[in-house]
Amino acid sequence: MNSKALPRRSKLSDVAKAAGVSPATVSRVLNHPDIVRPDLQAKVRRAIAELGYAPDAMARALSLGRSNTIGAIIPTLGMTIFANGTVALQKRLREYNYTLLIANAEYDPERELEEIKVLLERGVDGLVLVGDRMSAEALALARQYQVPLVTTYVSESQFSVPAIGIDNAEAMHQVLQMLLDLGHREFGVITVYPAHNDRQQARRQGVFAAFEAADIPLAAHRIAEVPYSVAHGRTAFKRLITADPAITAVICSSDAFAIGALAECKYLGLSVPRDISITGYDDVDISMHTDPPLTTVNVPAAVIGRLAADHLVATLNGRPPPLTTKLPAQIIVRGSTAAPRSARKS
Amino acid sequence: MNSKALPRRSKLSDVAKAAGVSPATVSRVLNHPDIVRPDLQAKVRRAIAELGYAPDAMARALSLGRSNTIGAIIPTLGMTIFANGTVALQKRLREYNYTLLIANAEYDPERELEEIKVLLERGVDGLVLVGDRMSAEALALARQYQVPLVTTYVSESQFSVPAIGIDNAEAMHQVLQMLLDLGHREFGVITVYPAHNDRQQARRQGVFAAFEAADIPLAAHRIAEVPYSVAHGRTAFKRLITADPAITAVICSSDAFAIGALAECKYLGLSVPRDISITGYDDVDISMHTDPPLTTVNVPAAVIGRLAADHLVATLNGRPPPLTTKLPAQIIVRGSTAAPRSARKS
DNA sequence: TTGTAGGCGTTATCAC
DNA sequence: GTGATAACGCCTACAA
Repeated sequence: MNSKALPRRSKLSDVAKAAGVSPATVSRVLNHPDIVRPDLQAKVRRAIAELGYAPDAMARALSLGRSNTIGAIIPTLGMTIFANGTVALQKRLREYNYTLLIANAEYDPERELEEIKVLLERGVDGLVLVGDRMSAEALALARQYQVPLVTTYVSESQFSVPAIGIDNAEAMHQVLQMLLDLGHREFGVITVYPAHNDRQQARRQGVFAAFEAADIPLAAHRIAEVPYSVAHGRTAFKRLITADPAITAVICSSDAFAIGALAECKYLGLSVPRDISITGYDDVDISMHTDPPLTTVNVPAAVIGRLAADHLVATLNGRPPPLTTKLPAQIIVRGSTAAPRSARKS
Repeated sequence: MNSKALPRRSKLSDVAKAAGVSPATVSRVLNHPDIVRPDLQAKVRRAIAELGYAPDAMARALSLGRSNTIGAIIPTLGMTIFANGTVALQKRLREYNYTLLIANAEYDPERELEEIKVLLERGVDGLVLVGDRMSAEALALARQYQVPLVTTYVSESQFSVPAIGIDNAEAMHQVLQMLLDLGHREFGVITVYPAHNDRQQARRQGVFAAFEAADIPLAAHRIAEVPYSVAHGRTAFKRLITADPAITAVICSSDAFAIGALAECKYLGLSVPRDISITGYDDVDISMHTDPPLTTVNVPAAVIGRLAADHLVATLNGRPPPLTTKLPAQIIVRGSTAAPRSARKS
């Protein structure tokens, strides 16, 4: 196949020839330097440098049966939280000498399965998923390939897949409790349209569970479920507040919604937090610079990413860590929440 | 628990055995279906389905000498503009039956080179870079591996690497011209601290060139160069406006800076655009929801991603496209710019 | 300690 | 049209 005589990429045997040793020795210099004589080693390394040799990772993987590669399927790259988590994941994997392959599913389960398939065929040694809604088919595939899995950003998964994440429900409970403590009783909720998004789903269920526990009724018209975007958050807020002006606090399942709500408040002439309190979820970097700064929930994405790397590598080394790791979520109280007017008046 | 031994991942020869044909035939069914008898084909496909066979991409790549894989090195995943471009790139590559491997360099040239190396060793068929500052070493590597390159988000590159992007300088020129037309004469500029970021560098040089062309002096104390972040934009703005209250318009080389500036305006009690005009660059999704909505420059990231895919695939098929593609940048005029007070008064 | 040889799973080049 | 066979580049028993 190599019909052309262009400066061919040099391979291990070329190095061997140049150094006057056997291919096996070169391989050993690369993989088990401790068992080869120093002088030979020097010769080999010189030859490697001169030829600019770099091993063919695919051939290596084929021979070894593993690729030192981990795949991650991210729902979207457009969210800083996933971006941060992915960065941390990659950084840590690099420390373990693993390479991260990132695939993007665009919140489409079909594409997610497709990406998993591709990653598996490409020989990843492990897979990082996001959320709880993995398809049975994906699990079957992973089992067939005997590839360890870990899912992130949720603290429990249906199919007993190891999970690393925060307890969304608990976080939502804290948010509600804080608002209750401030004196709020009339709430609105903006969550994402549930399709294919279980983290948001968990947050949503978390709010409802929290409301139930607190014995606060939550009428249907006080719930808005819309696609994820600032613009949708804005229109949802308008709908909510128009339908029921009695609402004094709006809980959003993401900062994007909250930022949209803030924008609409400004437009409607509502003062935050004087007329209404608003909470977000994610603590994206602009949230501290909104007007007013947003009260929100911080998700330790970097920690999650790092732990996911630790988990997978440990598993691959035969030291399986605990099945689930639940991280504490932290409420960041800023300027978008305060006691409701009624409470202040009385 | 493990009552049943895990079924070994079946390979091509297993399928062959099950179907009662030779491995070669199975391979042909997969790659050249048109030259194998229909009945045999049916038998083979059935066996494939029954065994749940999936080809080993690495073995395939080793044999073929190419992997149908493209690598992209992104400076950071935390910017929506790159996220969008990457998504578009991946989508288009998928149409061509290529897989995208994403690596993240965190704006660190050393890590960038490292990632390029890893990607190359893993056998990518092509590489997508971002910006103009590729290291000579990276280029040498790519040449050695004989892997085509394309760089994005800049419209020209120093080393005659094919480039697909917008003309940052021209865009900045347009921004300045628009402000001049509104009557502004006293400008401030916030750009990123130049290290390792040539796109911002191009924008920066673009402003200065534009100022020169317009014969407007720009004193040193009216220029702030800070690391990329909303917070730095905010402090930079404060420094600028404190040092020289005569400034009527501040040009920011990114929306992040502009959003920070907006926040500081609010804090200082400055009204935008009445007291001061502010422009951004990127048109991130929140920019239309700031108060006031931000006048900014839209970078067609999705188009860039798509074209990068087209370019690489065409090159790999022996049809090299034009060396550089220059896309028009579009100024999005929103509420953060208006005529300066002085102009209105007179 | 170093070299030889066989195999990892797939594809392409030959004969048949 | 189909089946053996030799690569592809590397690693690791095993032998020396």
